[in-house]
Amino acid sequence: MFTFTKKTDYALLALCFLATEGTDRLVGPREIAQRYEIPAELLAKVMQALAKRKLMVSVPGPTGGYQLGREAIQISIAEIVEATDGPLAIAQCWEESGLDGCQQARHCHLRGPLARIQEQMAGILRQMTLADVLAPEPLRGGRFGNAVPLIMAQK
Amino acid sequence: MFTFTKKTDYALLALCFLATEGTDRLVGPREIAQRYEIPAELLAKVMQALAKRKLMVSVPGPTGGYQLGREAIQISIAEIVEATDGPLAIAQCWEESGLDGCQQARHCHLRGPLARIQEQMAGILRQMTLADVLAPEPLRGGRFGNAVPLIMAQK
DNA sequence: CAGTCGGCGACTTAAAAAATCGGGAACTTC
DNA sequence: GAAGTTCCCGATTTTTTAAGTCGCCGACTG
Repeated sequence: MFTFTKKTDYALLALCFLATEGTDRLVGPREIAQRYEIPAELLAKVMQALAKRKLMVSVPGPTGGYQLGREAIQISIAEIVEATDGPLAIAQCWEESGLDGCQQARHCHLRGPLARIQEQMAGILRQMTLADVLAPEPLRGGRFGNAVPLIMAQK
Repeated sequence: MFTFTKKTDYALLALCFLATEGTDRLVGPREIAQRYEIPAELLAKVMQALAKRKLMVSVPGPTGGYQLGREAIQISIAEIVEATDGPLAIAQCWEESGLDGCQQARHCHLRGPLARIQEQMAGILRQMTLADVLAPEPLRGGRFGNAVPLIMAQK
């Protein structure tokens, strides 16, 4: 529940790789894939999607590869998620199909509050950047900090 | 991406129903199910799970039914999610299997930052309660408020 | 004591994610 | 300028997970 998809994981992995080892050279998907033991074809597609959104820049040809598109601090996690998994949307109600998703029934008192929750979550992803992921330490530990323990319910 | 499961939707629906119409009587799953046109058996299971966590109390027998277990303001969304979908855990890395989830590789610079993100999300769910869902208005609109528009990327 | 409903587990079905495959275009090097 | 490597993109298959169903047991009511 509420975990990232593997595509997003791969994207974060690749972006971090470029940020640390790809500052002065071009890096291809193949290299990253075998470093982390993940399927190369899938990673390639993910990186293409990231390039499309300008989070990376691609250089074709035999000596080609990828480079970071902007500075890490200007790449939000939300952008990464949207690049890999589409718009970070929200309760299945109002996605185009206004009819069959959430039929006539359910006089939704839920939609408003649910939207608020998801908007807050989106906000977190939007204000956290790749730079935060790269940093070993809190960096912007405010708000909830690290002090709040997880409610780890027994399985 | 980042939507609740239907089980959680059903749970919220049922809890709201109990909070509004079940204050002075017992309500069974059947009634709620046909009101919202959702599968009764599944809703029954969800409500059983909620009762197990004391979010509802159940009274068996022909005239039995359910009632809210506590006041709405003391039921956090996090509890509801955990009741229906298990612990709101976090990147698939460290769930018991320490080995095959995230093999030797991936010298995870990711784990820490990811945990921080998900901890913030869990925090939101933990501090938001059923009362907030019932309220028609913001009630605690701070932080991100309703003013921040969604980045609705084109499909 | 018979009927009804909550409680619980196992099973089946449906949807979504993950991974794979194959063809086409661009650039570099020989 | 031809060959080869790499990026690019669509469609397809496999796997995983959520969603929904079924059947039995036990408790309470009338």
